[in-house]
This record gives sequence, structure tokens and C-alpha cells, in this order.
Amino acid sequence: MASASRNTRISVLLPYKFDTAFTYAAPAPLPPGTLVRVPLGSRIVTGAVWDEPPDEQIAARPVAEILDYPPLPESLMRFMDWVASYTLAKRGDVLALGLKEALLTPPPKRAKPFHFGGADATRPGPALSPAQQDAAGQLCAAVRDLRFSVTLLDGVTGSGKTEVYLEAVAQALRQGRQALVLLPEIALSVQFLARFTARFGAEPALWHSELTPARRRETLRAVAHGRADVVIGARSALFLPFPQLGLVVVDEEHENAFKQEEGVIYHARDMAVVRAKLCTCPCVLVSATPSLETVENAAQGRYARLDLPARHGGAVLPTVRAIDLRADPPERGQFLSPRLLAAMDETLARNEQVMLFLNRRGYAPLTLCRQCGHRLACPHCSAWLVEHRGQGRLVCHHCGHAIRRPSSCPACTAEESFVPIGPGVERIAEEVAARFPGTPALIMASDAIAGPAEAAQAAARIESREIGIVIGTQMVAKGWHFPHLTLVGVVDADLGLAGGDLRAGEHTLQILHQVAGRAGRAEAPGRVLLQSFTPDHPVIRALLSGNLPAFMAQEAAARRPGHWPPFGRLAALIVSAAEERLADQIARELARAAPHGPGIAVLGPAPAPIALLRGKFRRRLLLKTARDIAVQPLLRAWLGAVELPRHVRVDVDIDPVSFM
DNA sequence: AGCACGCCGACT
DNA sequence: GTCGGCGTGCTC
Repeated sequence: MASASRNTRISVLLPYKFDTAFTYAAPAPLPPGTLVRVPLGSRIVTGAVWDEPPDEQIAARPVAEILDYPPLPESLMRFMDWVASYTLAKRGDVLALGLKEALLTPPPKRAKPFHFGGADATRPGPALSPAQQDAAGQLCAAVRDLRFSVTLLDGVTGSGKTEVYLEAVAQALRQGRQALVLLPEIALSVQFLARFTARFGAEPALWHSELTPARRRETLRAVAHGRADVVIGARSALFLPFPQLGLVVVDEEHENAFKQEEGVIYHARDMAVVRAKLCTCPCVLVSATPSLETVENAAQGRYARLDLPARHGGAVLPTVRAIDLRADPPERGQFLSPRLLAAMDETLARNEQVMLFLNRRGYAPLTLCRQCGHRLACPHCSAWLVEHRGQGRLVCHHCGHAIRRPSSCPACTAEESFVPIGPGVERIAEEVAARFPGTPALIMASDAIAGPAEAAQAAARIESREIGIVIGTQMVAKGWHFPHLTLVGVVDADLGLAGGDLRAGEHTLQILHQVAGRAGRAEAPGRVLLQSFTPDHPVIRALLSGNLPAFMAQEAAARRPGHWPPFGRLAALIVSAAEERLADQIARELARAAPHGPGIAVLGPAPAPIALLRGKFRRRLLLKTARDIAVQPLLRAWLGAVELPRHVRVDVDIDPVSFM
């Protein structure tokens, strides 16, 4: 009957800060995942029909429009529910991750044709070594299986991991399925795209934050219709509506960039595994320096494991040596030791290139008054202001607060009394310019290289050998292939080892190993020099010996007894308030209401490492549980037990990576 | 996301 | 004395 059909109620999830779906009236039942335009307050917004019972009591407004769009696949809806439940995020916020931009603007009447797609999976791949062939064969078999599985592909830098997993991508395409390759900081992997295009004769679809809204909408549509068969994307590509996903690859799986730290806080590597599981397809985790989490999952047999032990094409691994800065110090006021300078001379004389690595932007991390010792600090954060000499400014790297370089000390009024303490890449560039005046140098840091176009331009200047010396932050660590680069100098190998971070050693090892891998990737052998005050530190020793698994085994042995990840679970609560007293009070109340029981421990409250951030005082509690305990129900009960006054926030970070 | 409502600083 | 800052709450 007509009156009955007018009264059909449906649940619609809206891509905003709502955890529950809203109930609307529809002319007829709509398939789950259907995109609809519905009234919300005074506006019409886009949402997705969710397959759960509607509210029968509430006054339901009618659906305004049913969009001509493929419904969201069920696997994606279940994935979004799962992510929200796991991270304690609002479901609407998770829906927004994949669809917001496309939804908020209605699709154009005539969509431009999608230029991508058309990857040719029948093209012969490159010649593979026997080890590569073997690994590729196993990955292809996993794709053919049409089952969920996780495989760690562990290979030294330069071993040809990419070629191996691209064979698995080709296999997925041959079966008529789609493939997703997640990369950290997609914008900068210009060289990666060239390799992909060479393999398939077509460009992949791209998904990252710098896409224009029009391109984003069109890519989303192409994915939803199955016209985009391969997507190379940053972490949010996980939330695209693939109807036929047959393979998920996470390249550089150990990278911290996969951890989303704002809004919905999630680790894209872990979510990729879940995405694959819900799509019943294989997931491949790729790294030369896999995370302890993944290594342990492989050791326990939860993940399969494939190793590529040798560099491809005859290139040999670089030799790694430490320079003990206690015995071989740089000249006063300088940061490059005589041994490193001599090696740079030799390298440049052979017309080869040098990379200097220092994971610190700007000129100097600390500026102090030599009269009174006053240090220039951020008024909104517990952090020093970092001098950026090129801009004549000092900048807070946490909140962006910036000041002109003061000519007199604000504390003692002494004139021109400020001295820079310690080096950033700009200061190293200054030293290089003075020491190698005839050699063009280039700084590669996120503030010097703004986007993909500039990165491509920088890469071209290095490839053409216009540049002799590259000075870079972590931006230079991954993915680049510069055949004439044969010397990598690490200015401060100890940086990152200090501090209380659980994974400080592991992360330092990973990034320095990656940087080292930039040296000698073609015929000419490479070498790496690590400047260190602690050359006996286990991380430095692991880099010198090349025995990374031994270090990881030590790391595992250190974490296992205390049930630290991956041998236990961790969740962080961050209490923040503009009033320090209030932050303290709520943190203490939370501590009193903390869950307890066997296998459950609560650490804190303690001031967060950045106790003042953007004008908010922060206190931190850490929930640590045994691996077989789910932290989410504990957290829900815990947070429900403490009433939050106004002006106080509590943020939850499941599986925290950064301890800021 | 918007839009309304509601309490604290610099001004016509 | 008001204008307006944005923190908070609400939208089926």
C-alpha cells in the first residue's frame, strides 16, 4: 500500500561527528550502502544507508534524493564499523575519512572520463632473480587463493621488493580484482610511480591529501565503478569503496607515517590487515626493516614470511662505519668531523654524490642568550623555538607560533646576545657551503620542498648530477634511487635514541638503515659514515654489523617480560585543559576510577612529554594489558565512570606510537 | 559540518 | 554599557 511505503524507515549514517545513524522516511526500502541526500537542520547533506534497525519512535524527515552512485560495498561498511569500534571514534567520522569530499559536493552532471585504469597485467614483467621469482610466485598463489592471509615481505634495501609485489598486483588484475598499494607520504614518491607505469604501461589511480576536489571525486567514482583497478594511496585510501578488492599491499610497513595522529586515530598498517580480512583477500606487508609487531606476528606463525636477502642486479650493500665523535670531533662550532669531510672530498673528486642526513629542520633547535642563559621558548607549548634563518624567524614546530629574530634578549635586554645551539639542516648547509664552495648543495626538508612537483624537481636535479651534496631530513630516507650517490653521512646518529619512547631504538634503527640504503644502489659501491658519541650503543652496533634481526631479538627480549607491545596492548588517555589545575584534577580522578584486574595496569597520570601544547596543559595515563584482553570495553567503562567538566578533553589513542 | 546559544575581553 | 571571541550542544 502507498501509505505503508511512504512510511518505510531507514537508517542513514552521516559523515560528521555522530556515532549513531539517523532515521529517515523513504518511499521504499533502500539497499544498504546507498548514498542519499537527507535534511539535517536547515541543510541537505549526503549520507549512506546503514544496515541497522531504524528508530521507530523518532519523528523521521523524508529522504530528499537518492544518488545515482554504486552503494558502498558491505565489506567497507563493516570495515568502517570495525575501525570506529576499535579506535573509539565516532562512526560518522570514520565514514567521512573516505567519502567526505566527494559527498559534500554533489557529483557533476557530466563526469570527465577517468584517464587512469587500463593497466595491462599481461605485459611481461622485468626479469626477476630466482629469489624474487620464488617470492613473487608465493604472493601470486596467495592472490589466486581468494582467501585472507598476511605475508611479510622482508628484503634489504635494493633487493627489488617492489617488482615482487607488483607481480602480485598483476595477478589480482588478471583475476578481475582491484589492488590497493599503501605508501607513506605518497606525494613524494614520484620515482615509484615511474616504476609502476613502466610495469603496467598505465598510470595507477592516486589517492592522497593534495588531490584537487574534482580529481578526488572522479577517482572515488572510478574506484566505486571498478574502473580504477589499481590505487596507490596514502592511509586514507583504505576507506575507498572498492567493490572487488583482491590485494592490499602496505609498502614501508614500519613507517610511523601510517599512524594517523589527529581526528580518527588509527594505524593504517593494522587497519589494512583488517580491510583485507573483511574483503577475504591477501595483505602483504613490505619493509627492509619490519616493525617488531610484524616480525613477532610472523614468528608466531600468524603471518607468512618471505625474505629477499640480496641486492638485485649485482649491487652490493654499502659498508657502514662509525665515527666516534669523542675521538674524532669536528672543529669548534662545526658539525662535520675531519673523517667525514675527507670522505666527502674523495667522493666528490670521483664525481659521485654525497647525502648528509640530519633529522632536524631549520638552522638550530635551540637559541639562548649568552649573557643570562635565557632560552627562546614557545609561549603556547613546552618546546624551544627553532631558528629558520632563511626566513629570519624562530618557529615552534608544534603549533606554528613564529617570531622575528629578536635583536635584544627579552630577559636581560642584552643586545645581539643570542647564540644558536646545535645544528639543523640549514646550519649543515652553511657549513657545507663554506667547506665545499664549488659544489652545489640542496636541502631536502618538508619546509623547503612543499609538494610533489617540487620533490620531482629536486629529484631531477639530483639525478642529472647538477647537485653534488644533498642535505636532508627524514624526507630523504625512503624510496629514492640515485645511482651516483655513493656516500651517506649521518650527522647525528644518536639523535632519537634519547627520551623515554618505547620504540626509540627501533625507530632510529629503521630510519638510519633506510638512509644508509640510499648509498651505492648501482654499480659503484656505497659507504655510510655514522657520527656518534655512543658508537657502542646496540642500535649503532646493529647498523655496523648489519645484523638487524639480532637487534630485534634483543628488543623483543626487553619488551616481553613487561608485556610491552607487541607482547601486550597499550592505550593512552590524554587529558587536556587550558587550566593546569583542572587537567591535574581530572587526570587524578581518572586514575582513581582506573580499571584493575589480572593482566591490567594503569601508568600515570604524568605530564605528557609536551606538557603544554597549543595553550593546553596535558596529562597522560597509559593503560597496559595482556595481549588477550580487549582494551576498548575497559576504556568505555572507564571513561563512562568519570564525569568531565566543561573545558576539559580526554583523547584516546589506541596502540600509541608517538609518546608526545 | 553548520548553526544557535552562552559566557568573558576591547571598544563605538 | 555592547560587539564578538569560540567552546559546547544539537541536528533524525
